[in-house]
Amino acid sequence: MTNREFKTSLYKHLASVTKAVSHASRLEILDLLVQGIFAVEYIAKQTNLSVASASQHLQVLKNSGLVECERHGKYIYYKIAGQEVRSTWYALRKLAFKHNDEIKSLLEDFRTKRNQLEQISTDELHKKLEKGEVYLIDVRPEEEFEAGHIKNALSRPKKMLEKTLDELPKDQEIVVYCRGPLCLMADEAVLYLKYQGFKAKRMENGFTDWLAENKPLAVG
Amino acid sequence: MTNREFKTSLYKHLASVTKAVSHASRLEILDLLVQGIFAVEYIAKQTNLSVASASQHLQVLKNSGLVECERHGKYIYYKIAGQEVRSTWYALRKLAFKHNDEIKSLLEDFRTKRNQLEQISTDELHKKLEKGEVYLIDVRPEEEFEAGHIKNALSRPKKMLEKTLDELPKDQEIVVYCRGPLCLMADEAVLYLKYQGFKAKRMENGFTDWLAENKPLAVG
DNA sequence: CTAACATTCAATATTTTTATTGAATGTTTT
DNA sequence: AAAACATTCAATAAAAATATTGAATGTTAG
Repeated sequence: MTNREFKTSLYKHLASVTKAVSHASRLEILDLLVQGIFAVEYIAKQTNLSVASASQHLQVLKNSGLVECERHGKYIYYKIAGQEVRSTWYALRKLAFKHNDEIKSLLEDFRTKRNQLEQISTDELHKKLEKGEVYLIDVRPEEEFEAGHIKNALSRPKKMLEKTLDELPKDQEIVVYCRGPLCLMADEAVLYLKYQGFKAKRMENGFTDWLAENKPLAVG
Repeated sequence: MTNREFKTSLYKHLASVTKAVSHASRLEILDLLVQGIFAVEYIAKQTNLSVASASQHLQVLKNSGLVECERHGKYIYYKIAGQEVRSTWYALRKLAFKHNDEIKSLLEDFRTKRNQLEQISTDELHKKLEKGEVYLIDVRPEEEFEAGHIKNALSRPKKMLEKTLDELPKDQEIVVYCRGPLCLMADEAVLYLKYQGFKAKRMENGFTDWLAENKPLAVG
């Protein structure tokens, strides 16, 4: 094998990995799988895809080595192949947010809206949680809460939150979190809670960052 | 704009960034640009592409925000848009090396060959260089040496090295380096030098890592 | 000003990817 | 064993990306 052949072959295989993440739907799937381990049907629903279509995209991700799957009963659960997938996805996202003009302008009014909401950093939240000073709400879908959540958080997906409003403390500080920087669920919940007269903030970065920082978790 | 529209639009733009690196030739270009700033013709030559083809690929990279260009006289020089591009490329490479089976097996016999060559770490080399104990050779093409090289290195591209063999010290330790983990130039040079009776080693990782570690450089 | 040169643009045939549909596979439940 | 269900497979039409060619643009040198 000549040097040129070696190179061509190597870059071709590398491209099979990058090709796997070169489609909007597959990026969205990956951004979900960074949150936990999920079955095909759930992934399809969350990403607005047909099951067949989600399955095909998942095959592509699997063949490139980015995700793995395991069967439990009739369900097949997919997950990222390792921490490197998460860190690469973060690096990529950071890069795109910084250097791609369309993304920058798309995020702009999204950010200005969000900046009007009070935020609390993961570190500060961590301290307050240890002192029991905070009422912490996870607004992600129940399945994602079950796959893993911040220790001491309460699961209150949108609809459930609205139904159980009277259980919330009127005078204590309420902190809400969702998936991460691309997720809008916490913003909506905070706006809603403030409108209803609660003292609500959002956690600065979502669950993804809590995961990345190895802070205390709970499952199930 | 609904949440779904926002998401769809965002992931689509993110995919335009990942699409940009989803082609073998563009990855090879990027791997080169991580080394320095080069004109189109040079990039085309190094990557075995026609100038028109290289130019088109460069446009794709530019439009996604990954690279930038500037004109100097009749030449147009391309470079990566920022450090994030380098770190993302490293993360991606590391990921692929770890999780993609085809790449792993492709690298295997490449590695066993390389492992038979003595190596010196960047840190150790750095120390020895400060004490002047080492004769350091850069085997990359002259253009790349000029765009930036390790301080105190001598430029000896393959052909030049062969012509100036008698200038090399027979008893001093010679260290050779090239671009990085995907580059074969240093391996070849070390094999050649050892065959000619010199005490030669290769630097463990190439120039890319030296760059990433912010060790002493020189230009021109 | 003209010739030479580096790069990009434009057009298009070819190749690759994608979406969609319904059938096939494998598992659990009854 | 049959029904119900989750997922994958297979086929193919539609859409997107790519390679190739030669012309166009912009710059320098004579």
